[in-house]
Amino acid sequence: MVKNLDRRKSSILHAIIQEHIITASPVGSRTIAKKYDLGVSSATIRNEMADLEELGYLEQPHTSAGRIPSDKGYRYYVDILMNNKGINSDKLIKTLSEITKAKKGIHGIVSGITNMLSEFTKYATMITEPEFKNTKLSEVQLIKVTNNKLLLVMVTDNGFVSDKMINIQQDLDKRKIRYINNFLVNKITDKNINNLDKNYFDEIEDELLKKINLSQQLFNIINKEIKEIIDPRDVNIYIGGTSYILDQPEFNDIEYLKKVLNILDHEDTLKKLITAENNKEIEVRIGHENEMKEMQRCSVVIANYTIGDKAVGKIGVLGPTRMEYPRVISTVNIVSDILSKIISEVNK
Amino acid sequence: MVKNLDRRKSSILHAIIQEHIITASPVGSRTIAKKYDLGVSSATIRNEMADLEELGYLEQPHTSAGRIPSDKGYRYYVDILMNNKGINSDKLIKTLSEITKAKKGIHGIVSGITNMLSEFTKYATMITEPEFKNTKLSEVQLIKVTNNKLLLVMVTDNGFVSDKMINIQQDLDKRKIRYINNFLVNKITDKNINNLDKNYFDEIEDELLKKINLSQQLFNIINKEIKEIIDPRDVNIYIGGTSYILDQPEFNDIEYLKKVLNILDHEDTLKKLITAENNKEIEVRIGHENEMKEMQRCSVVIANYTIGDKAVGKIGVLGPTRMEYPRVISTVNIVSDILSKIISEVNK
DNA sequence: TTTTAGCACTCAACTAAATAGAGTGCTAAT
DNA sequence: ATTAGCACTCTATTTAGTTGAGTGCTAAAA
Repeated sequence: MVKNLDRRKSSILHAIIQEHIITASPVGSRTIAKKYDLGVSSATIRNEMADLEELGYLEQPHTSAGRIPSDKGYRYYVDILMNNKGINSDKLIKTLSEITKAKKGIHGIVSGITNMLSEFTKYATMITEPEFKNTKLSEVQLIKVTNNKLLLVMVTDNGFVSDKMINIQQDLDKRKIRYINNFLVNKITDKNINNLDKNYFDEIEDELLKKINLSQQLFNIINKEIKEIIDPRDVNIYIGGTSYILDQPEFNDIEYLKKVLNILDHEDTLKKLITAENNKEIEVRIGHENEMKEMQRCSVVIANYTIGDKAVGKIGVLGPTRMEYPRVISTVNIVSDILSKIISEVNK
Repeated sequence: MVKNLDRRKSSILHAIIQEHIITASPVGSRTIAKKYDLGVSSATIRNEMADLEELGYLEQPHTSAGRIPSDKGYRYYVDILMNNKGINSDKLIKTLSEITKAKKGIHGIVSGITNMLSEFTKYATMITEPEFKNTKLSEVQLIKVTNNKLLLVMVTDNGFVSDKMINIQQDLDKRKIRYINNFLVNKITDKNINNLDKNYFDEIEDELLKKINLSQQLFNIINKEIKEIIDPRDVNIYIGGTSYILDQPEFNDIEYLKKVLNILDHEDTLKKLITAENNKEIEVRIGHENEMKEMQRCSVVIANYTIGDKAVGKIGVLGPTRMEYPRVISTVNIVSDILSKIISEVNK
């Protein structure tokens, strides 16, 4: 799809992008000639820059300014040019393990890592709470809270807990509750959650309704709540480092800044922002590649983190299109790896 | 402490503050004379304004500008001048009850109300998750997760759930766990949480250690986790409406905006910001009354919400000192009342 | 054919000066 | 005690002028 540029054009584009990422200003031919030892004069570079502009890799804010990379230019940089040699990960790994030790429970871990990621990248970051695909339920407990409330607690084999309060109309005595509880334990623990699909629930339902005098309505509620835990519609999302956005000169425009912050303020738009394919390890969305038009001057780096082979959550970093891609991408890679390990192994 | 101003000075100060809250600009004598029917000429108002400045209620950005209220001026306004007739609360109450119905669990309710409060006030808002003072534990369940992990689930009589994963070195069989569980149920449920103090735990400890062969270390861990649930060191805090901050012209200064957002970005500073006395129903902190110097161009309205007579959480609204105090205060009052009811009565 | 030196041209950004206008403070009359 | 009137102050806005980074083109050199 993307036609490769010849060697010299590549070098020049590379130099311009690197320079622009540092200075945040349009880059001129003389700067490149002086700072980057390409063995050609500024005039030659000038001609090449005109070509690169015509090909769509560069843009010119106005006639007498230097060039800035276009989204296409950044895309070429990310796909082909940049050297992805990564960062020194020692400190990152150390900090991560400290967080894991200090925090208990999924909330603390995920929000701690979100903040840490933003401190390392100096951009705004977001991480969704994991869904528990590819785990097994190791415990199910139905606790009577009051006459019309049951608490359903489910523990996954990787050590996380989910609970739901269930409103019931029908009063159930403790014995019956214990019976249902045991029934559920038999049916749904120690099985991969992915296999607990609709068909399986239908089977359970039939059996349970036959065996005890449990109203259809009650079963539906319990059923629904279990499914909700296993496959939540509404996943929490954590965000950190919002104020780093203001360090970037492209957000000095208050009106624009407001649009961006407004998106970060609302869970629904935020989730839409870091929607990504589950099967890709890492996804970089540059400028107009973002669906939301308010985000089209931003880039987002999104990674999945996993349990086994299933993506269970997303890690995202948001910055201007002039983002330090190599640093961000390798940081996100490391964090998603480690987070995958943490949530997979909490219990092992 | 605050000496009362005479009637005319009061009216003029009142008019200036109201005008300034609307326009966000320095207010001149002629504007007041024209817009507010005080029955005196601009020259008289001018003289009074000079007096009010000398008394510290007004400030002049520069010689040829109008006046703006000082923190002292706002304080006088909040304590004495403003009419606290409140807002039309119908819509607010309706929205609140919708949130309560739609959301289950404390996270959803508190974060939903935080967002709603910011939408109503158009300022940034924050609400802490409730601590469970003045409730009783209605259920305690110790669930074996693995050989070295127990899950402790506690349900309060107002229907909220807290859980902690406990790492244990000693392997416990199910019977022993059930024994400890029953023991705990007997000892700590159905008692007001406030009475479960250190002495009481010492008693329990003695008894439990005597009766079963439970290592001191294990008891300490369980003990600690129970205390942590009852009196958490680390309370979650929710924040909403950050982007509304940008609507206020006083935050057009990017450097200042960054300082403020930075405070909102970090849980520790955020909590410090809405620290307030537990016994006051509502607290308004104007400008320099805020401890953090980055906040001294802001005002914060803080209310406690309660279970019974105990403050269990805080509601805060953050805006510029030029905040619409009457509207914010009455909104916060209503929300804290309702939130108190919601968390007290979830289960009744 | 490719590269480069040289130069006229462009245009945003900055600077300085001029102008407008909102508002004050004081004085003298009411 | 109040107010009309006016000189004075100071910011904000406008306008004109200047600077300088950077381009694109041309013609010579490699």
